[in-house]
Amino acid sequence: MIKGYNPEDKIFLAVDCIIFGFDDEDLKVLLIQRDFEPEKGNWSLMGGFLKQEENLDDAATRILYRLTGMHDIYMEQLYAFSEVDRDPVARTISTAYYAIINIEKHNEELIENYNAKWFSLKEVPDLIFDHNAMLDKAIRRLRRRTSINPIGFELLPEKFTMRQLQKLYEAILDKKLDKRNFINKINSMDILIKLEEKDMSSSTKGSFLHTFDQEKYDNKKTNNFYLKL
Amino acid sequence: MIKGYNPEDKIFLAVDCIIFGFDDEDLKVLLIQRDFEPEKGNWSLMGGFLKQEENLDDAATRILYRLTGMHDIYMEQLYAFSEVDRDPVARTISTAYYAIINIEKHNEELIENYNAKWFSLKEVPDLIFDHNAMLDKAIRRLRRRTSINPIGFELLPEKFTMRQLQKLYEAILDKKLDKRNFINKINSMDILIKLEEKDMSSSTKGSFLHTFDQEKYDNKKTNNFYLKL
DNA sequence: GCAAAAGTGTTCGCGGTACACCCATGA
DNA sequence: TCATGGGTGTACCGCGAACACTTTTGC
Repeated sequence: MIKGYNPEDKIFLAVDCIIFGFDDEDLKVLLIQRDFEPEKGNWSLMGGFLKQEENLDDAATRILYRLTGMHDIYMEQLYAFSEVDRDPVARTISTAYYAIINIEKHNEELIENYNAKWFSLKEVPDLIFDHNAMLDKAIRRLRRRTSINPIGFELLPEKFTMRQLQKLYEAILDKKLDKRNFINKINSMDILIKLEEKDMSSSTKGSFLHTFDQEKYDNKKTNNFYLKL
Repeated sequence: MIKGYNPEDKIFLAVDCIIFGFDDEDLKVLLIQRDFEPEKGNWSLMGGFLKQEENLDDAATRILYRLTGMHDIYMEQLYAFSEVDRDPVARTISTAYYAIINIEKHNEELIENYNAKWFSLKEVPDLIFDHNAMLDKAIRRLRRRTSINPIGFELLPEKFTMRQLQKLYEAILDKKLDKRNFINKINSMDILIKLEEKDMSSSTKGSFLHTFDQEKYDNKKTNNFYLKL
């Protein structure tokens, strides 16, 4: 035995992912229907076990890819859940990650394979184990995070209207925002480019599309700012 | 084998604690000198392995007690560090916790047993493994947290002067604050009780001692506020 | 011509910040 | 009497919040 290293009994190491998406109306979370016992048929976060040769970020990336078919997903470690009896089958510690994706870009086929479904935050069912607690914590973190980093944008398509952006923030923060104040604040962040192009689907008048100034955006993503909404 | 549960090779689970204290001048961190290989004699955070019958919070509490002799320490899970080769001896995932304690209350004897020592944040040596990264993350978290919850007070003795409190916040935030503005903001939080008593040690005139209104304090601790300093 | 969404500026109040002088006391 | 730290109030500015009307165009 190595001095100082006293292995305890087996503890399993899992990673569970809270995957957020946005559909122009609601903030949604992607859940899968568990296809094995215990709790077979019940809703759950997408998860998996940590492999010997990967770190937790790697595992989360792998799990996200398996369900969405997407790479380069914005993702952040949330918290390690470790109650002794959180998983009735075996002692398992799960490190939760939350991810935010552009809902249009995921792979529909994979989602069907996993019996996965998008749920509005207000309609999330009872989940297995402590997954509801994970989700709650993820929502709170996401809210705080969007006030410091412009990560909310990851949820939108490449070109989007100001109204879409506003609805997104309203969905994340779960409150109504004033149209004029919102636009002023976003503009003061100076990371958007207004395009000539209009989106005509939402109204007769049409609404200008915007996109990111990638360079300025990357800057803000590292050098925090404060966006009070 | 249980369906869905594929045990991987052994991965050790550790908890490391970043312990902050304050000595009226500097914010300090408690480090121990490692007494076994590898890295014997080098400085390290206090840590230990997770036991089968406890969760991570329990383990952190136990580890904190072992070094300080203190119960009821303010403590928060920070992050799970999981790089495959972070510990050269064996694959180990360490969940870091940070704790803040009243530096006067810890048990000197225990600290000597562990060859532990308080280091000012500016004089922290190279630590083993990824412990410097853990410390950095803890400092950043502590800074953010003190803007939202009045946890900074945990670092002070029961009775303290406004100047002590100000110096504490200056140490945490690593910047000078204006005396009058600071007092106004703290008073607007409405959680302190000004005592009749004065502390005569710091000046000829003496300076009024304060203490917490425990009830109001507990309130604020749960219902976040924002303290802009 | 009307319905439906887009776009656009101004005013008000509060909170943050900057700033300087007198006080009490022990040495 | 002087040196040291303690205690106190005000004025300005900028940011956040509230708020309403005009424009465009398809039906």
